[in-house]
Amino acid sequence: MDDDKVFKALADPNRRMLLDRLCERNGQTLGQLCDGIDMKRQSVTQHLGLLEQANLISTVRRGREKLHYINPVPLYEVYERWIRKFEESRLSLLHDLKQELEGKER
Amino acid sequence: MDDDKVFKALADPNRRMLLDRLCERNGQTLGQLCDGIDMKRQSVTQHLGLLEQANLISTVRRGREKLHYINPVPLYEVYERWIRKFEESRLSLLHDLKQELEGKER
DNA sequence: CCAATATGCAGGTATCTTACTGCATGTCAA
DNA sequence: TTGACATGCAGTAAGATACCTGCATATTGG
Repeated sequence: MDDDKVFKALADPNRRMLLDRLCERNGQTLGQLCDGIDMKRQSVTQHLGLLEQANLISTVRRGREKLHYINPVPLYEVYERWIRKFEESRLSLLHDLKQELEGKER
Repeated sequence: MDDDKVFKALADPNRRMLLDRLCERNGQTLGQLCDGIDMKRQSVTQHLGLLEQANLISTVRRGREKLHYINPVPLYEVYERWIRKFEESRLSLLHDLKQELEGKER
């Protein structure tokens, strides 16, 4: 997995919105994803392209349509690599901070 | 929490590296964080500033030094809001995709 | 106090990002 | 086949980002 592409893909609110909409209803076409959005189709295409490069979505051609599906695997890997790591050390980190501050007072 | 700031802060590899180093040893000064990095101190300051705005780190002044501590809370909120959501629907998403493809064949 | 150290702030520039317009290609249905 | 529809691709301008240099400020130890 390319960490960087995943994080960069998630860094844009429009792209997160697209993921949200796909989570509501999976397998939407480009046209459907453009509905009710204040953005040109071509821009949406660009965003979807970045999401696909980050492997956050997969696409399937069906005739002249292109269906978009979420792929949650990279998100899980981000969780494993980043979130869980810091989560586990939460208590000890706060403990460090407390010690440091107390050390200063003495 | 400001979703956007957190994601944007995590979108840069240098900032993720800084978080990593703080995870190794919490409470480092700016100078320590600059050690062994091919980047000017002022650039590191900028990155740390973004991380602090995203509430991913907290700082404490101690005399002329500034100590940096990780704050894992926003990461956990990102997990709650983003990762878990997609993780839960993983199986059903693949199921949708399968059905869609089968539907096409008929 | 003074020199060394640690950090802050201003600004400049090259690059990346985002959204756009315009046109091209491919597919369906009558 | 042809017109309508769905998407692809190229080029561009405005804005954001990342890194730098140069100088200013604040703290410590002797």
